[in-house]
Amino acid sequence: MSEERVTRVEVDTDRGVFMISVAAELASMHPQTLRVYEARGLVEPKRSPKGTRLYSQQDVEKLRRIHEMTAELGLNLAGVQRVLDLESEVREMHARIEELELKALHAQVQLAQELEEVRRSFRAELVPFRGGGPGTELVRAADARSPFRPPRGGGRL
Amino acid sequence: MSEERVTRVEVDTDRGVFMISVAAELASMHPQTLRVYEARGLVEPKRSPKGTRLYSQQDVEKLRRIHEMTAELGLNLAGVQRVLDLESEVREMHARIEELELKALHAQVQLAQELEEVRRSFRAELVPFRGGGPGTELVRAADARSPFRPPRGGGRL
DNA sequence: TTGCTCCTCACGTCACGTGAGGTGGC
DNA sequence: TTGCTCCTCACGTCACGTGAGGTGGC
Repeated sequence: MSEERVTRVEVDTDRGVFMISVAAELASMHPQTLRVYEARGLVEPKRSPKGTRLYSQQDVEKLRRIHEMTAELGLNLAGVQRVLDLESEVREMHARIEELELKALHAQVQLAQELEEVRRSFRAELVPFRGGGPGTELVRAADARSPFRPPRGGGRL
Repeated sequence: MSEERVTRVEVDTDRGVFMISVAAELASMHPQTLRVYEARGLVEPKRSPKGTRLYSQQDVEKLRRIHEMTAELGLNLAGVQRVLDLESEVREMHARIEELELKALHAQVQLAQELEEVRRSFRAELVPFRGGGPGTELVRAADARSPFRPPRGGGRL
């Protein structure tokens, strides 16, 4: 066993795994800043039984997004809050649009198929036929055999 | 002419009509604030030939929205900028969604209509008929009368 | 003990709003 | 002249980040 094994632990992205100092470093922030953000309801880490904050990967991701907005774009926290809300709204609408566009595509294909299907199902039961002159009506083969013509819509014998 | 006439002037909403003091009052802001906003590119009023700022109704509307965000929600100007961008994005997506939903509805109606149309066009040439058991094939009435059965698709007695 | 956590309080910095001060044209 | 416009500069306030200080449990 001289080989080094490099593995990566699989963790649910919403599971609290990073203590505050680690989360802060991952997000390029001061630990105290994270406490302030929590007090303001921006990021709400889980807590260990002892009360220690535990940040998930999602939390860290969010912290990074916040850092980007505050440090690079200069938003204040009220703005960050509003922007996060709006961005999730945009994401939802984007998903909705993609869904609708896909549906439209499917509907188009389905329309073509169903029309084709209806035409085929009629065609399969018919001899080639162009409506027109006299003596071209269709009757049931069974009725043609019987001495009577059905009075209306076909007889039931 | 003792009657008072109350009329309202119709003005394009993007036409510069309010001088800074009026616009400021309409937006519940200090005139100097409007100058600052212009310097930051948030609201860009037209100018008269003499260089006086002229705010349109749209400008005033935007100023009110900004006032709401800054005074009531506490956003700073960087946040206002970003939120305005996102909100117009949301508006566009909303319009797109409505368009797609309307299209989907129309497509559905059209599908039904076209199917109905195809069925009707076939049915017009046929006696009522349900495919099924033996002896229900259709033949031409003319063929039924003739001594010969058609070699294919007809009954063989 | 060290190094982390928790908390609260305090302070420096920066953005923003707005007032002051000086100009010019109806 | 008055009251508006234009501009720039300055200052008070407030939000935010972060440091300090004191506590407690591995």
